Amino acid sequence: MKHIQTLLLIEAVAKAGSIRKAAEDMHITSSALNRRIQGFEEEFGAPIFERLPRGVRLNPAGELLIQHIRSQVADLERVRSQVADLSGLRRGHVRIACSQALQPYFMPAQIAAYRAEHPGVSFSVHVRDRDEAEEDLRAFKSDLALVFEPAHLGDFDVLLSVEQSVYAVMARDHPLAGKQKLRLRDCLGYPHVVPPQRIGIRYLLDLAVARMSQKMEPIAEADSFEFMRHYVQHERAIGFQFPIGLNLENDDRLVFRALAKTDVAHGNLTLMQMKGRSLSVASARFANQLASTLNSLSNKQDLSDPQT
Amino acid sequence: MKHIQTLLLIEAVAKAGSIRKAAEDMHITSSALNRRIQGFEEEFGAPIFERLPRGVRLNPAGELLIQHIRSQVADLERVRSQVADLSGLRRGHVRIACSQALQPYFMPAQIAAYRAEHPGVSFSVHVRDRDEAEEDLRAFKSDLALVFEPAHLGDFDVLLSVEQSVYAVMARDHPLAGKQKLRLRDCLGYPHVVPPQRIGIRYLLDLAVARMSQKMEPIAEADSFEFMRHYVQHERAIGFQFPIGLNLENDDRLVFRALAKTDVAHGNLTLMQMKGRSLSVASARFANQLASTLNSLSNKQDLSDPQT
DNA sequence: CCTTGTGCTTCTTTTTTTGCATCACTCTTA
DNA sequence: TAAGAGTGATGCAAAAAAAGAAGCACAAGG
Repeated sequence: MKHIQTLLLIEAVAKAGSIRKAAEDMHITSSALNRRIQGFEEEFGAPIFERLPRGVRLNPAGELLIQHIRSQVADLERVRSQVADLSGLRRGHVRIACSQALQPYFMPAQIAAYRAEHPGVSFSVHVRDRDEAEEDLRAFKSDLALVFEPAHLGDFDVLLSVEQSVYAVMARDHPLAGKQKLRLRDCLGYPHVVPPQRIGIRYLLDLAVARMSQKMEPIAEADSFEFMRHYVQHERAIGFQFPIGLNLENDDRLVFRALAKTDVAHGNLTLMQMKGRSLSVASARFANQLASTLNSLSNKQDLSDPQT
Repeated sequence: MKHIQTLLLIEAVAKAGSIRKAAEDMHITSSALNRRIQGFEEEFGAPIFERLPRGVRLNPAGELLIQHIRSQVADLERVRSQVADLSGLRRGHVRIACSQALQPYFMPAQIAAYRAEHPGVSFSVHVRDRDEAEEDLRAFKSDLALVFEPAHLGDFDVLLSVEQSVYAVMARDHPLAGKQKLRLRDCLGYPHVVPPQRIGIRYLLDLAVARMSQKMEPIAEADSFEFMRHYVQHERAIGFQFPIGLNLENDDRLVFRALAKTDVAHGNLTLMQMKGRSLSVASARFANQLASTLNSLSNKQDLSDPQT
């Protein structure tokens, strides 16, 4: 798209922090790029970058403009997707930012199911904690975000939000594996592995522990659930995870026990998009599929989980 | 703005219905314009216009695209307004579509009040009935719309909605001028002047009459409230208007009487914008001013009008 | 005090766009 | 039925715009 080339160049400069670096990235000479930016600033009526001794940086006006640019590029992509859709071919690309917990089971299954019906649609999956996911939406780097306990809901449209209780994860031979009803204080009596603070489940655990006399004393803090899953098989430790990230029925090495809502608040798994933005056909349909899957998942849990 | 030149040309062609006519409007030759469009269609990946023997017309893909173009142009204008705003100068332009009833008193007073504080802001006021106003918003020809009884709220964001009762308008020497409490059936017993069906107040009257045994038999149907105001001074006829279009306290020739809500439903005066669109600084502030004025107006009425 | 990296400028070359004339076609009208 | 007036498309040469190459001035860091 030629008419948007200058805008993309501006974005590249903003990202590189230097005209010369951006020129190299975009495979043109710095003099050409420099002139385009000067030309744009002139017809725009205001400078976009502040010139520093070591390069350039967006000024406030530039920040406003870059937001416009990203939104326009994304919207043009939406139009092209809709056009492709009405001409018959179900093509498109979906970019989704989602929590780590969804990587092993949920997202692969969902994407496979969607692609079974629409083979022309491709996906980008970005593993992001809740803050990063929101940042991705704001910068139009993702179309959708599916994360636990999002922080700043104001800037986004919430397409769906379902509750997930926190589960304790342990080896089959763990002393607590026999107990059907598990309390958080029982878990904290054993060595435990928790994620860092930016992860949603840790946020819920911190809230819960703050009301208790016991303290959290993790033997390991890891931002990989994969690490946690494997670690609890070495030492008799306890980890924590949402059920959507677990193979609840068919795991032959681990045992999972839900913690009561009275002990640890449920997590809100939330599907969001940038406020007011129109999604491409593929993204909108995929969002619908996610929503209906999560809804029926949530209903099933309610039935089988009388604690809720 | 050079980078949207092609987009503006496309819009011009869509409007003119012919490449040659549009070329003349935009002061270029038809061959140049023709090739720009062909070039755009090629990189866009699909035709935008269908070629007819007498010219061109947007195809469905083109309709999608033109909507994107208009939104992009409007959004760029918003960015420039915000940039102008943060660089100190309070400049800008506000385009508002509004009902005829607001022309004599309300809008002039509001705009004057706003310009007293922000002299750099200019205005375009478009008199539109409710359907036309919505069309203006959709085509990004107006930033705001303030109309009675809008029809399709789905596509718009409602910033505010206040009720206005319907008033009967008559000369001071009209037989009904003495009655404090006026019923609709009394009015219909006298010659009456009503607006055509596309006007909100007529819609309310039609609804009311449909529940009655009496029928509406207007001696004149006029789309100008100005006509109505003057006509009722010639013959002893009755007109109808919302109070916001009347000089309730200081009119020495006419008498106004509110009709009870039980007779005629109140009209909803609604301030709207295009769904999800960000307004320019000037438009957003003016919308805020309108909202607060209308709110206090509505509260005042509630106090003085126990029928509500 | 030199080196390195920056944005910017000038001059020349290359690429893109435009204008003109013309073609092929359709519908209207005499 | 034939002429005329409208349409979009196209080939070619001229004009305009953009890009490339080289170098300048400036500031920071060793």
